[in-house]
Amino acid sequence: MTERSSASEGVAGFGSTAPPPGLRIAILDRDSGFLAVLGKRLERAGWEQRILASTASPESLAPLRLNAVVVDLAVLGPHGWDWLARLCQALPDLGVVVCTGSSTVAQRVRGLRLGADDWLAKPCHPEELIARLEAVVRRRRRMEAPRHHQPIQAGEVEIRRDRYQAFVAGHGLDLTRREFELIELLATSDGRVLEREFIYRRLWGYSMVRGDRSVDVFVRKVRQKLERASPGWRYIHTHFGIGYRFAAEPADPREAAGGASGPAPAVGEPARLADAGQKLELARA
Amino acid sequence: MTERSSASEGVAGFGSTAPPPGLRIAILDRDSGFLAVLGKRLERAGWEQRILASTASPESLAPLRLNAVVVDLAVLGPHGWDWLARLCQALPDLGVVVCTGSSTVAQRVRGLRLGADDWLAKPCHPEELIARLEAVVRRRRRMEAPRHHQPIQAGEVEIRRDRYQAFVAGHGLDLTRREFELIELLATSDGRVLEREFIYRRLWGYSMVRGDRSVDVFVRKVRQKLERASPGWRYIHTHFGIGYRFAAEPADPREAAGGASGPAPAVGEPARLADAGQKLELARA
DNA sequence: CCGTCCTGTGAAGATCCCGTGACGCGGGCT
DNA sequence: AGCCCGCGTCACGGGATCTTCACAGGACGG
Repeated sequence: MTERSSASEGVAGFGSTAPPPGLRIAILDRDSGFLAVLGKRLERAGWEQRILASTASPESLAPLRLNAVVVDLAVLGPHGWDWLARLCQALPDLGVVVCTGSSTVAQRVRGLRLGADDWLAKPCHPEELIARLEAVVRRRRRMEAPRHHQPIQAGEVEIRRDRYQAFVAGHGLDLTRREFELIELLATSDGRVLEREFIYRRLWGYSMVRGDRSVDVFVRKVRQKLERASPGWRYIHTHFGIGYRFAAEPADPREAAGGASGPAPAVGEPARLADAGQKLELARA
Repeated sequence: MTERSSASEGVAGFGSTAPPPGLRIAILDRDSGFLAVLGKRLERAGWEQRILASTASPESLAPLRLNAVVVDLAVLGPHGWDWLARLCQALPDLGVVVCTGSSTVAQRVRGLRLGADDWLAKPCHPEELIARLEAVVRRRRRMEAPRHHQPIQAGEVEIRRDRYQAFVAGHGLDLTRREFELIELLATSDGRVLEREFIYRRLWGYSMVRGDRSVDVFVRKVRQKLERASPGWRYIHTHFGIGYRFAAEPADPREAAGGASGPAPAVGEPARLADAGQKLELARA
């Protein structure tokens, strides 16, 4: 009942096979032969690909949630440098490989300094381009590798990736796509404090502008739904001036009275994740 | 003797505030001319460099705490591939750039697949190698951010960067952001005396105006919280007219000496602190 | 021993940050 | 086309945090 068919649509066929988490690549080029060969090879590797129009703005790539981009600067003409700079600034986590015709050292250095991760001269062998793309996104994959697709249990809540939904006692929380992505990101971070900027980059895909409160708003929405479904537990903790941390902790109002040196409600299982919120103990004198 | 880093990294718009300190690079090559030119250029950029013998084993690089390595596979002869594979496996966080003579596509692909981050053909322009090194390190840094920085242990206190918090016996100290930044800076400086001006610049990002007592106030706050959570230890020591120094020391030496079985300050010693990665130089105005 | 400078301390005011409710926009579905 | 829903923005208010100030105790130099 709480399932949203529309929400899961965009990510449906993504994690079908466990070992290789398919990567998303976009290519901005004009050479149809190159595109054909590369496309076939990418498909064989199980990567999702997308051909970009030469008019695509760097900012428009954000919603595509790409892992890497291959771009021929020549296609962009004189605006290429500006395009590249804007791309690397707006999407700092994106892998950028420039694959273009002849170039000077100065040009290559300029491109790399602007934020490109690699620069390959055309004509190039598709296999080498693939290998360089892999090298560019390698670290990211390694970091995301430990993400098992198994459900996450914390306190009373169960987060199931396969359903794109969180449950409490079998009852769905009715989380929207972004809300789920947020709670999933927080929950898989194993109790670490995530900075707003980091959260924003992961969920929105591009740099956060100062004053943007989107993360806060979604944290509130998730908190509301968690509170409604699982009162008596606190899950998302605010770290003032930094960001948020996920840890299932029983809400124990008695703590507020203070005095006791050893609070430690110790509710069993959450003890691992929860390190007893620093907010509760240590009342000020 | 001023702060290194200078303006070497033009990587603006980078979320993190702290400018990257000097990088550590090692080079495994035999071409003396190449080494000389590259060395001069690296020095100008403020990077620490080190020439490796061709007999250096991949594992022996670990204690050097390098950011990246430049290697000419030709120097290693037939063992080059194995060497590269072992290096990339042993130090997955190390940036590896192969810079070698003519090569085939298959060789380049093989090298990249083994874990190399980039492959550059010799002869190459030093500037391009530098730019590619920067790109590799930049990419590595990006992914490093959310990593588990290993915690710092000193006396009874444990400083966890992933939580922006310090703990004593599992209990958080409830440090605010600035307080944490201060204790972290002091603790990672491992026993060195840090001038107020230096501390201020690192935490506030700009020069301190004369008469500003902010550093003192925050030192007091951190001391209070440390004292409350870990009485019996002194952590932050004042150096009159200079600044502060962090070192975990038992509060009362006589107590420690008298009670054989008592507190048993079998301290892990601040020795463990030494691994605190980047060196923080003592800078003066 | 004394004057001067430096640091420790407490508190008050200023500042910044976060939680919250409401609103408008745009896309998908009926 | 009209409606519903998810999403991003805005303004407001309450707190948490930071900065500043004044005073007191201690250190240093002569």
